[in-house]
Amino acid sequence: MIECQIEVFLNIFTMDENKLKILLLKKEGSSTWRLPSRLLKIDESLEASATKICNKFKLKVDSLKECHTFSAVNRNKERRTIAVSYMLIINKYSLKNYDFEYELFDINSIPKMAFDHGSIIANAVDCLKRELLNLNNLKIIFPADFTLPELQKIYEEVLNIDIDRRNFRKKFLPLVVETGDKNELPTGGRPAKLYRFIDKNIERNLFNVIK
Amino acid sequence: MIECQIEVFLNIFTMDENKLKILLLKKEGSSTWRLPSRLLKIDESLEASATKICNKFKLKVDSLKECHTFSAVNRNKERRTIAVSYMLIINKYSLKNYDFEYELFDINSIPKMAFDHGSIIANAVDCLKRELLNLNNLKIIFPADFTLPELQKIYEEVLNIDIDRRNFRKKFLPLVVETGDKNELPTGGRPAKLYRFIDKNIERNLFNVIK
DNA sequence: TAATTGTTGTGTAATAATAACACAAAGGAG
DNA sequence: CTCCTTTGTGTTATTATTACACAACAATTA
Repeated sequence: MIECQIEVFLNIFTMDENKLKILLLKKEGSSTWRLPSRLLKIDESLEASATKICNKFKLKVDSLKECHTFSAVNRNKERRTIAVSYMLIINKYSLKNYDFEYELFDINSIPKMAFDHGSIIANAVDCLKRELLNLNNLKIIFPADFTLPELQKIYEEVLNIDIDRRNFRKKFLPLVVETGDKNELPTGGRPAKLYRFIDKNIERNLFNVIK
Repeated sequence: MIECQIEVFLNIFTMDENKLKILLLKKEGSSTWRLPSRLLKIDESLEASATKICNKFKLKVDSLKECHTFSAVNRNKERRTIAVSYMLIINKYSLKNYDFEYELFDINSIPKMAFDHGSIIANAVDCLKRELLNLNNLKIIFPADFTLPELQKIYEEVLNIDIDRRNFRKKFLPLVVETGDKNELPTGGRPAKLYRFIDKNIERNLFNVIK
């Protein structure tokens, strides 16, 4: 039986300008950024608490997933504080304006963070990369009207490899359908066709298993 | 700031009689089984607490891994209790005799469990299956002197598929070396050769990624 | 309006991985 | 010595992956 506080952290990931980014907040007058968070109340579960953060930002909780629990004795000098970290994958058009300072940061360029938030993010980014290889999570980031080059860039970033454009298309074309439209935003070259994922659940893994 | 107790649960997995099993305990006079557990102390981290359970059983902590945090408000009627669950993969020869009732149960035949331990196990079994596809964890279960049929059975159980013996061997023979001995334990047929994994870290994934 | 620049879209052939398949060899039990 | 059970082995067909070059499209510039 111990007296402690339990923090819930939310790592909110999205695509922005063809990069994987995370939403961070800054308190007025502070020089460091921090993760959206909340203290667990006695009458709510961790998932309920994380959901309340999502609600505050008006974000769908579909992809909410626990990442890790941080419990180093001295992570808060003032009182014993245990942190449970969650990740949320949202699509690129969900972000609204808020009445506090926030910014999307490239996951490869995280700024100076308060307390141990930096290591919480590092852990969540690892979770994210595992989750993104699951097509169902990719569908959250790309609900509709994505281009194949955008999709390819995600795979290249997550797997940290270069992928041949023709081979990538060969693999993904059976999983998507053209919407008929083209990318309106100029990319400095030929505009890309827009796609959405086909409806049926794609059981076929992008990884091949021995049989 | 809440007053609560934090439980640490340990899901200890091993191979026994060619099956994946979990170590469960039973209190004297109780009709239900339970997971090895411990209450978090104010001056220890969750990992340290889980490690203390391992020490009690004289088990190596190499494979200790957090699975999930359980926080339903009513999971303990008497006081707010949050549970953090860990898994540990050990090799089949590690178990010693203890002064309390314990037993290895097939992960597909879990007995009636105390409280919500059943769902904690279900969650940990999912974690286990993901982890076992990582060769480094298989090496913990099979530190040496395993047979290829044993190894194949693990894959068949985890992936829930039947694998052709010849195709399996084709894939795994490059990753192992014969020890020169044969399985002493009779299996009712031709005794299998014993193998150990080759020393070098096997980076090559058993799953193929697009390039 | 023609040329330039940057990005997207497309097919084929070589190589590698996977899947499907049957019979002989080793040991134990009777 | 025969029967039973399990292990060990090779080849071929199929499928997936890799490597590779040029034309099409739109915006910008000359």
